[in-house]
Amino acid sequence: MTTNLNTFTGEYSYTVDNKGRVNIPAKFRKALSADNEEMFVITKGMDPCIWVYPAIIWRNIENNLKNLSSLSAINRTFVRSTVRYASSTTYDKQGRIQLTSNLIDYSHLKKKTLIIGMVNKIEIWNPDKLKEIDKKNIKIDNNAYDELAEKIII
Amino acid sequence: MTTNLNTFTGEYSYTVDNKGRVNIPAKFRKALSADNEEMFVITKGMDPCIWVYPAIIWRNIENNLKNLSSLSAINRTFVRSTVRYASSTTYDKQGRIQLTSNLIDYSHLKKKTLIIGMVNKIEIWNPDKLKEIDKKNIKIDNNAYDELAEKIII
DNA sequence: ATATATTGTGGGTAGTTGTGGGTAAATATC
DNA sequence: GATATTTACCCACAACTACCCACAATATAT
Repeated sequence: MTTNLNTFTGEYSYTVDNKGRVNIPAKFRKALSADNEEMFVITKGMDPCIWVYPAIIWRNIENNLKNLSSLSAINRTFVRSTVRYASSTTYDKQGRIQLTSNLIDYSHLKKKTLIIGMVNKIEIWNPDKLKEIDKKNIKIDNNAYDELAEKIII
Repeated sequence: MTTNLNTFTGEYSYTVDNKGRVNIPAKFRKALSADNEEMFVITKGMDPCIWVYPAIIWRNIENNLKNLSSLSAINRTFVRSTVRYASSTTYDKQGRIQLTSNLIDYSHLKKKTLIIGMVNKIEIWNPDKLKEIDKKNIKIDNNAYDELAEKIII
């Protein structure tokens, strides 16, 4: 069975242990292509969660950032905020990655976590925080949603 | 005569066993094109049921989602809500797929299930739940049907 | 009508996976 | 330079899952 490489879907519940380690779901590890050499890049998400990229996908993002001219203040801010909290980590023999306290604080992680496949990246959430956000998003602009749904037939 | 590949019609009754496995009707397995490698993707339906896609159909959805920039909050919400409950599974030697407890809860599946071909995907229902929904839908707005009639010739 | 193949349902077992903690090396602090 | 703190790597074990086999019921072929 060949799953789509570097593509992640589904939702999994795990715990952050007292050392700040969290498991990468076995399915996600299997979906990771070999040229990543078991390495992820973790960084701040745009929502209050942690984003986890396969290393080679992240490299691609870096290359795109290189092409943004530093003449523009917005570009500089964007590059800075994107790269600033990024760090790469390989998962250990048990399949866990080590989070940084910076990111744990930012995403309000306690013991329980929800790990969500977001196609080309992974999100790590505090389940309660996600519920909050979900509630807000129910009131999201329906027109915008419908527009998207028309582009992508599910 | 060969049936239309990756196209499913008809209604079948099966049971979910105590491990959460359910049979894919033999006819559906035969309709699945070889490049799926016996793999389906299961996810939350928009009704209280489980949607089952042939893997390659789902992969197409994934590829479309990959092109949505995460800079937009709406995009992030849309991607998350679409893939969050999706997971891929191959059917076992006996032709069964393993459901997740998440999806079993969501669709209120007990022992009995109704499996319905929905052309390009498959639905798994709790028969009682479907009856409820059907009752409500009898009162469907006839105008809505008329609108459809303009799009589809049956 | 009988034999054969296919299909649906149940359960056992070995291997995998998730979680905790221990120890030694590396780094930081005093 | 000695001590404290963090980090990296290792092992242990319970819980879960994938895979295998069994068998009854149904469908198909002879």
